[in-house]
Amino acid sequence: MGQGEVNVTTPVSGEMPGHSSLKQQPKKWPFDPNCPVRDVLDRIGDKWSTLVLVTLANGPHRFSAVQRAIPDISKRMLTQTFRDLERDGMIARQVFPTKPPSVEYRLTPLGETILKPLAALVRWADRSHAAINHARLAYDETT
Amino acid sequence: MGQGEVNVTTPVSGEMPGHSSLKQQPKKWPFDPNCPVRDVLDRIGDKWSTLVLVTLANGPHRFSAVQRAIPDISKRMLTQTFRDLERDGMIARQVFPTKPPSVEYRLTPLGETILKPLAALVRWADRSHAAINHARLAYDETT
DNA sequence: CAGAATCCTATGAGATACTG
DNA sequence: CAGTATCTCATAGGATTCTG
Repeated sequence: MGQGEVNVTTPVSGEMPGHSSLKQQPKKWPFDPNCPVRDVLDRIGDKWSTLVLVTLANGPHRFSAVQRAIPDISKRMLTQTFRDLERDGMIARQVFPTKPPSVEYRLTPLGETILKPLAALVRWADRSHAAINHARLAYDETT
Repeated sequence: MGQGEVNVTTPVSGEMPGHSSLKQQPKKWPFDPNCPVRDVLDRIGDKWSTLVLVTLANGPHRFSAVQRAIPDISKRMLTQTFRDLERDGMIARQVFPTKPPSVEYRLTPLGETILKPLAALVRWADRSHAAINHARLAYDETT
């Protein structure tokens, strides 16, 4: 998830524009590698974005405040996560030109819209982690 | 996300068991690195798990069927994703001892429970990808 | 067909030091 | 304080080959 650029794993090999596929996908959706949903999902899937988003759900935070809230993130990763989220329009950055500079990050309206689906997933994780741990133990025993 | 083992980034440095913290978290939850929710979220965050889960939501699939549904996954990664999901109790594996062996994967009851929160997120991604792309273009221009 | 075994590279991400 | 710049290492993950 570097600086940007595309993400195409498969160069969309075949599919000349000419025989525009009369019966291409009979049933559901075999996932297109450059499907926009996958593109977006990959982002929430990274190690830190969701943590940052949930932190900012409690209101604007300064750089160091977020770092305190997520103790094991490095400055390097926090900076990059902020940039990626800002690029995606999920958070906004505001600089206060004080003596030691101070920067505040806050959710944008778009960013706020992800909180509900995200919270649903967090609740699921919270309800399920016991069952998952149990399954893991059982699995590891039989192996 | 190798074979297992722990994932502790920070060794939970301080916090001797003795002064059991009278005022430890004044407000919300500064994220504990080995919080179970994070552990679970990290898994759904990997590149392939969610795709596999959503594929199996349409019913049991064989190995090669899933591979056709997700064209750009390698056998290596598909095998590993299957194993991780099985270990977590999200999917079940059933072997049919036919001449060329055939293996079917299906969601467990636990695995089914993640579909709703997951679908909510997919719907969010679907509704938002246009706004996100727009934000990215705007961002890249001013940079 | 459904994997297991190897090999190899791209990159995610920590640690550290420097700067306006 | 809020970053940027390097260096470095671990590992996610692709390509290829082999097997029951």
